[in-house]
Amino acid sequence: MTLKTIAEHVGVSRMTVSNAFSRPDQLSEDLRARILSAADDLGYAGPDPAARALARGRTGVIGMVLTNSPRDAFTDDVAVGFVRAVAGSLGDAGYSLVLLHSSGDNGVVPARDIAMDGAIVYSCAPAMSAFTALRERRLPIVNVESLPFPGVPDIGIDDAAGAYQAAKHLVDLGHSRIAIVVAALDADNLPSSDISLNTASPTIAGRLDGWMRALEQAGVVPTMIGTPGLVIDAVLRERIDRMLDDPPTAVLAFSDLAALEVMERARDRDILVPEQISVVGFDDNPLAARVSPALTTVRQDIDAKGEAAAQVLLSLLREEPAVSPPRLPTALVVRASTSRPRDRAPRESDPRAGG
Amino acid sequence: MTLKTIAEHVGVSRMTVSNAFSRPDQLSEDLRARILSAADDLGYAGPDPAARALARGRTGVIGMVLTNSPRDAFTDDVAVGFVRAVAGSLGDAGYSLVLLHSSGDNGVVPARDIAMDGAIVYSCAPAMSAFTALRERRLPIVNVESLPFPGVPDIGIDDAAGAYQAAKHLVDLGHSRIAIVVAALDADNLPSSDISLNTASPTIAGRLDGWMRALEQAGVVPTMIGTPGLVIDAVLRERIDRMLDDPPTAVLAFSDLAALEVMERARDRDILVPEQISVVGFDDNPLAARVSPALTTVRQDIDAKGEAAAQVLLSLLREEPAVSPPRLPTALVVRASTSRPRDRAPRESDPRAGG
DNA sequence: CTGAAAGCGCTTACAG
DNA sequence: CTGAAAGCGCTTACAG
Repeated sequence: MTLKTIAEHVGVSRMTVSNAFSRPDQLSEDLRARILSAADDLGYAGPDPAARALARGRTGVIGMVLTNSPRDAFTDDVAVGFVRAVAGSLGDAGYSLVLLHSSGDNGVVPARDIAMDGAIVYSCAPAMSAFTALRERRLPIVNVESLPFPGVPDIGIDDAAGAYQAAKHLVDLGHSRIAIVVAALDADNLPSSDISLNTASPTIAGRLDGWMRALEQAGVVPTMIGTPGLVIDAVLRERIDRMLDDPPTAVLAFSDLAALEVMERARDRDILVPEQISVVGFDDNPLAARVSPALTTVRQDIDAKGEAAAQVLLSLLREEPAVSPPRLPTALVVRASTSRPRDRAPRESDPRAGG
Repeated sequence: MTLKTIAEHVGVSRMTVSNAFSRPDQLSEDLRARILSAADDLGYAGPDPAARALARGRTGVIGMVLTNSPRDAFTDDVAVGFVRAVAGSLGDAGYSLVLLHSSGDNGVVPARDIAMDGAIVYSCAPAMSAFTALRERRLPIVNVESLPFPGVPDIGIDDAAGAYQAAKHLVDLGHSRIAIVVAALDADNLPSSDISLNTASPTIAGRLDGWMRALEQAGVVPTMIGTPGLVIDAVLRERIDRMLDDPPTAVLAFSDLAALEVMERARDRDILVPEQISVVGFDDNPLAARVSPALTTVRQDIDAKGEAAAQVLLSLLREEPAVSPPRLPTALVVRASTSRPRDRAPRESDPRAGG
């Protein structure tokens, strides 16, 4: 059942049938109606999309490469919100979004093997096989929260500015014993001065940058707690636990999810937030406002980020020059998880305590 | 830059190059290495996926049709969890998931126009254009939480059993003034006996079924609050507000999100949960355990649902017969948002009060 | 192990 | 307004 089947039934040529479906202005209303109704009768669903894609050189599909697998990425509300916004904007423009896992196990590398017109790469390193494959195919690409790559437009938020505000907020409240909880950095409760702050994640790098700048200005050397992994994992949880053995008065976390992790673990040990430990997150995850105490965090506009990524890619598809828009703004949102440090209670092992 | 370019450079035929990429066992190690390295030198990324899809009759892409647009669907953690599980399972099998919006605005109907090997239809009515297009294309389809359709395997949870347990829980606690909050049903604070409980949503239908059965057994006639829309909208919010003018002692909500809506509105009016009003949700959304008071709800296993949908589709793609697995189990999770009704305080307008 | 032939199902200029 | 020709870039049996 192809164009030809219909053509023979109606008694016209194949391309007249093709025109009936794809270029209505190329034939009479009447003939078109006859063709379409014949197609309907025969149960022909329309031109085969794969054949059409080959002939037109256009698929209507845009790829989305996520940090790890979609399975991992979709545990993060921020990533989900981004995908949602991109899918929405692209859908309005007539494109559909295909989710590509970046790590090609089982020999399948979707970024190389799936037919598409362009791709959005979210939070990925340039060395990833998915990114390489996309570049080799010379597909229009937009990078989002990724390491900059020459010629590839980049969308991102102003992580450093947001982080600076977050750290300054703690300093202004009077905190000086501060811990930083991150991923993509191997650090087990060590002073920042003792370790290298190099990380493969541009997002973390930006945030570290902002935090450290504000803390250095205040003469504060934070304790670093981090995992080599990209997400919250057992290693990080264990190190957070160790941190709480002798807790700082405040914590800067690389995400709201990490901040909630700290809050939950603190609660398990009856350490009060914010009375004994202030916690600041990042992202303004929908959860942040709903937990108790509500989380102080740095807000970013996920919808705007998704919309921006979609629009830049769309302009690339129109063969317009690639431009990276300015970094999207971030803003501190002060809620209930931060307060002034209370005077340090004497600890049991403190020589000044007891008799 | 095609297979031919490489073939000419190496001095072999096109299909030897094709074999080098697609059927390594068809040529010598040595020749293959030469071809691959020539391709690499020339910057050839591999066989064009669109051409390959046409020739092979296989794209490696599976479509996912969501109730409304991906934009709407992705506001719901339950739908997101489902997409996540499906994308994960399908990814393991070498397939990528393309998000299809069901309502073809702007003339684009992705379900008709996108090349794919099969599709999963989530929470859709059979009349939807996306579903029709998929059927006309004779693509393998799996329905999830959708109205049954002959020949199409169906995956779903046991909504009725879960709802029954939820309603029974309230009845057992001693409640008799109970309201039911739903979508996909137009009801403005009316007794269930006064209206038709017909709904286009199979999910809601199943839940209504379970709730009503338990309530009827207890001789309770619930008040119905619903919106014709498919999601929580302004209409539903207004009707919930009206319900709270003279609140029931307990509410059964069609989702955790709807339950949270009730709880938030109750809080705004200083109506205590659960002391003055018990609330039961549905789904066991990740939020349910985190809000305060923690929400009593009916748990469903989203991961299992996604995995089941993927496996059934995969078996269809292997041309195995279509079988609908049994409905997935649900279970009541009792948390802090439900309690015995306290004795009704005399209301101001109550003749027994004051005087 | 290698290649010539046929085919996958459409669309794009272009001529009439 | 309609159609004959060329082409999109690959793969699948199959013969040698």
